[in-house]
Amino acid sequence: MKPDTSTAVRGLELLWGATERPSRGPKQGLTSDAVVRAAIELADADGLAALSMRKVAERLGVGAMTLYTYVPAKDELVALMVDAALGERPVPVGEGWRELLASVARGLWELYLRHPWLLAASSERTPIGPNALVNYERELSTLSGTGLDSTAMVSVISLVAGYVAGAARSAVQVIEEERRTGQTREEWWHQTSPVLDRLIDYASYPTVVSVADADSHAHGPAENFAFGLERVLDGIEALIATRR
Amino acid sequence: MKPDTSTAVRGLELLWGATERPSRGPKQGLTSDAVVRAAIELADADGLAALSMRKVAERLGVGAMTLYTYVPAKDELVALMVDAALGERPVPVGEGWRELLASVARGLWELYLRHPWLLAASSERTPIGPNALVNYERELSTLSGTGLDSTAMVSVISLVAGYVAGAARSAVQVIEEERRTGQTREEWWHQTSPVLDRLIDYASYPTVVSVADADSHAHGPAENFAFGLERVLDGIEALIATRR
DNA sequence: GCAGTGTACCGTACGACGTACGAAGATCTA
DNA sequence: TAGATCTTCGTACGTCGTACGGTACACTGC
Repeated sequence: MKPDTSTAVRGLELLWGATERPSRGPKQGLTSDAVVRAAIELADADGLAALSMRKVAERLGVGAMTLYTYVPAKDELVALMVDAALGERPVPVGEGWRELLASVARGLWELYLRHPWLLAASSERTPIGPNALVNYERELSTLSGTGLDSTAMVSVISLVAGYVAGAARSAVQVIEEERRTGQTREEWWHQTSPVLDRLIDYASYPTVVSVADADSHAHGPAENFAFGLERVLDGIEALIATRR
Repeated sequence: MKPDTSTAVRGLELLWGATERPSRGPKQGLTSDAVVRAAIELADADGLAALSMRKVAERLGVGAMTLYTYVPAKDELVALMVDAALGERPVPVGEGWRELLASVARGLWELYLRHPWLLAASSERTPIGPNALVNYERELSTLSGTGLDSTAMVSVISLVAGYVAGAARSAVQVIEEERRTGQTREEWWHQTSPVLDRLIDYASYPTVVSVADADSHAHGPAENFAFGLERVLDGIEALIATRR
């Protein structure tokens, strides 16, 4: 039941760069970084579910079991991938908490769009690595001087991060579905609507129908994200106003 | 590359209750509903990742391949599970859009806590079933009379749903980690902090450390959820105020 | 300089997974 | 009643993560 703790410890040491090259044995032909990079490229191309140790090995031109001399297990590889991707986040820029927090949110949103597999990986509890921690430091620092106490600061950052992940999920689901099926949303609808027309009594859902009829004016993913972010920031602003 | 469309169509027909008992052949020993219920019980107990057709079959006392006479494939089984679980959501109650929307959010939050596997399943694009559609109708209806146009209504519901899912994910991650490792968070920290102390220079993260030192006052998951929901609702309220 | 030790590489094999396929038996229809 | 249809499920296949151990490489300490 309990995972092997030596695997977890070794994973943490890898994350934090605390491993050293062995002094004996054959020279290594790869590095952990190279393994992580290859895995990220594969996940970017095919998603996390399609990532396998055999595929990473093939991409690097080695045998699958070779990878285990660089990372202790697949879970640890994913944790390393997550932290490596988080290293791509820009430093937040702007004047005042609102602009800074918006910058945080946009950086995270863009990261998710670049690496959609992060959303699947983030569903698992991964150990915190150096990039994740420096990001967290930057995020919390956007709220310095707002009058919020520690608990509220943590909760606000959690709210924003949760919101961004949710919005990114919605956006990514559409993209992934199209990739998986090879059909655009319009093609899917064209194929499926006759079936749904047969199955669903649309008269039972008047508000849904009314909204769907207006769907030609719908926001794209980026607009949806921006809309929701403004709402979230408005809500936080109302909170901060009560603390000053 | 393209999934088998007959599987998808059959899945939709199952979702919407449009399948009929065959008139020939042996009497069925099970029903699709029974298969879905068994799968939900297993997912509730062990999570979605641990759900397999073999385990469902074992639970029902049949061979694994028997299940395929009831559901076309595992993906379709998961879609049926999702819609069945969504059938547990209560009708929103309250006076005015804010109370109604808060009720929507709480119902969804409680559902995720009862069936944490929903979060993993919701990451995949599942076809929409009758319970999902009636829920969507109810959600949209909470915003009737607010002056929001269709696009804004859709975006607001998406915001709230995305927020709830994000908050639930955070809460569930802690629970799942404890179940997976058999360790409470305190036990994990007790075991791991010596390793982290060795690896991490905490002085580089002053805001994180300051916040972590105050962590004894931290919110639990339910308080975190309620806090964030108020912020989200405040933000929506600011929006609605501009439309009236 | 060499024996002993530690490590890289990786083939093989195992258990687990989803599900294609087809044999055997049950039940209905014309 | 023969033929068609359907249920059940064993077998097998390809894929997955990784345990295990054999072979070769490279360092350490005597």
